[in-house]
Amino acid sequence: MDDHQEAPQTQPIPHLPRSSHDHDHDHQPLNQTSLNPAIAPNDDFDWSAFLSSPTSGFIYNPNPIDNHDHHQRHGQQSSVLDYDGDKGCVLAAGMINNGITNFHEDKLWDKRKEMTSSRSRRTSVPRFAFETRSSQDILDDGYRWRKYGQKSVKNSTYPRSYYRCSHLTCSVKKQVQRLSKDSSIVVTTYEGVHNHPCEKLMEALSPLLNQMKFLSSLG
DNA sequence: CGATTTTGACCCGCGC
DNA sequence: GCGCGGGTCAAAATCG
Repeated sequence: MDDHQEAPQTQPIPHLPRSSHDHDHDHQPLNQTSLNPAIAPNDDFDWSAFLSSPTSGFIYNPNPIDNHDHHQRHGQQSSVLDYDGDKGCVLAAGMINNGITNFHEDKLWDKRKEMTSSRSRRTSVPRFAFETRSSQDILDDGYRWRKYGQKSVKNSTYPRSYYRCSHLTCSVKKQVQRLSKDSSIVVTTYEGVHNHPCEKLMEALSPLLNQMKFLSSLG
């Protein structure tokens, strides 16, 4: 059973269940997982730039996957893209790893483009990918993810992992795959937009916000 | 002991 | 129609 084609346009039901308890399985409440200390924000991350400008340090997906040219244009210029507060889907690049991210473009994209457009064209889910040089497979982007599958990829020595956002009402998915050419590079593909705030980001920012609140109260 | 991962089965679209 | 490749399910295993 698949989720794509029978899924109703209205969220948050991500797919048609195979059985009655299937739906429950997908949305069961999940416990908080522990942080991976190795991929917490590190010294390389430019916090001052991050805080002074909302457009830096963030990656926001401006292009649905079925717009390949658009993607390419952005891909070759920079990893820093406009941050759209309305969409609310942001990723702190610096928090992911060392701030070095490159938009990924190879035939994987063409393949996905076809799949997305043909299978579920009525709901164009924003999807984007980027590369990160990291020894870690799991990159901490501030959200909690539940792994639901792993597949070996053709012409690749490394498998691809499938994750779903652990949040109850959120159906964002991501794929993680290590390049067979350069095993030090991890390709992460995000699909969808989070419909909830990033707890970890809020958590990290709250002391700072409190401090700012306090300072402004001094007049 | 509940949450998460693992892993083989299953589904589906596509090309031949 | 069939096989292949990619994506997902779900029971069992593992983890914390």
